[in-house]
Amino acid sequence: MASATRSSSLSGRSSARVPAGQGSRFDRRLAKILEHATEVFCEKGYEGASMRDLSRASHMSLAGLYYYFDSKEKLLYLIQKYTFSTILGRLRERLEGVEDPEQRVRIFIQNHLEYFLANQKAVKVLSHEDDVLKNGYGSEIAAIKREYYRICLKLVDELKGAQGLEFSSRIAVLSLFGMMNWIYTWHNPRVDADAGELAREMGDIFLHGICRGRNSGLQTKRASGPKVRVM
Amino acid sequence: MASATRSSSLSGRSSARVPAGQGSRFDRRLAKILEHATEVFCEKGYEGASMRDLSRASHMSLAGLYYYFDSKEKLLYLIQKYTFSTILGRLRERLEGVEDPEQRVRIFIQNHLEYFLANQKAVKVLSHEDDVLKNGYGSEIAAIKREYYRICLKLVDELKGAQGLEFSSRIAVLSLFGMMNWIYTWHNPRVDADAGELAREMGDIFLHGICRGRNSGLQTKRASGPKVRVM
DNA sequence: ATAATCCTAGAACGAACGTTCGATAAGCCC
DNA sequence: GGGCTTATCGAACGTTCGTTCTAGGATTAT
Repeated sequence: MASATRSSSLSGRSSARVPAGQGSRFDRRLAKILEHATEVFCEKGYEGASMRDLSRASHMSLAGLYYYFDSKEKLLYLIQKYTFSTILGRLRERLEGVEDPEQRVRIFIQNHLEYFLANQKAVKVLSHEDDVLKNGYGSEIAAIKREYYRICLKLVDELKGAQGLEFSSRIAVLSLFGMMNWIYTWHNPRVDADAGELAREMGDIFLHGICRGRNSGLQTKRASGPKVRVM
Repeated sequence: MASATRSSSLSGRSSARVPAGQGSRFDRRLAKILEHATEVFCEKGYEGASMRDLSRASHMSLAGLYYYFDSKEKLLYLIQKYTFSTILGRLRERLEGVEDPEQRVRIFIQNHLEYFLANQKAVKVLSHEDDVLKNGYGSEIAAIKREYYRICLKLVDELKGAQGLEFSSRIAVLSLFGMMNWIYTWHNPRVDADAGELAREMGDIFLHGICRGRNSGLQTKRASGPKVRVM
């Protein structure tokens, strides 16, 4: 009967971060369950993970889980919302006071990758279970996502304006997201660089990619030349 | 008892493309089922799609399906293998005879995007259900995937050598894959450009990105400067 | 001490799951 | 026309699914 409508910070209106060390006992317990659930969803996928898997991972009975949330779908919603809100919150903090357009784009990339690598599992659940949430839950997450995209688009547009560049912002931004989000499929902490280094490298590729240099020895726009068969 | 061990071209040794218009009756029928299944997997995900969903989509009874393949997992395997083999085959065809390193990279991008947009659903199943296949099936698909990656890496390395560039090939290639593969999450044929145009734009971003121009007005390597908080 | 509230678990619910069985036509060889 | 093989089906198998019911131990308030 209770079930997550009562919580003050995790499932309630507040979007502040809940570092799993404060809040009521209920909140703390729920946060722990969310952590475990994130891990299981990450490993087996949302549909592939059963409530019994979650109960095992949380060291709690099947029925006990339902005291903290009222459906599997709502659990996914809570995970996604919490994760996304945190990324967005941190980004806003960091952008504050920084004026230089290039710097702002680099901050975006840095913030994104840093969170992605520090919370790889949560982020995989966010990316991979993108469209399983239905109706109300789904559209709320989609709205946050759209807001996040809009911010990135604005940053890129500002850089474009400041440097007088010409390119499709939409494709540029979506390509950037592609680069960054794809990381969850390949990043291996034992082999690959850390977030800072990756942010620099991807930032370089992206920023130089948009700023068309003319001394790079490239034959620009030859892709649809005679040698490439188009089907 | 029969079940897909018998087929000549789809599940057999041949990796040639099967345009669903030739081959035995069995092969043609199976190809049709694969098409329908691809659509359902794309919409509901592998775990989310039930055999009953597939039987409805294929206009065939539940039991009838099992005449053509012997498990849901094998069905996914067939879809992934066929899709991937086709991309790889076309790529090899197109690379033949082309020498210029930049051109070869552009061909790779063009080939990839063209197939992605023409077979968006199949490709989503390929990307999205990446790690659900277990043991034998999984490792076979993984091997094809590795081979594909290896080819791209070689192309980029050749370009790198030809132009005397300095960057991490691994990160560059994986970023490129990210850009391209992410498309399935956002591309809208009514709004976005076609494969040729996208290949040109992404090719430009990627190629200019790895060829560090010095006249782009960028302040390179400032990301880890004083203004960016690293956690 | 007693009442109220919080928290947890065992057992069960009906529904849906992937898969198999046995039967049944239809088409072909001899 | 009898005996294969091919192709399809309805019905059922045993299992697992998400969820709920009920009851009782633990904790807190009075």
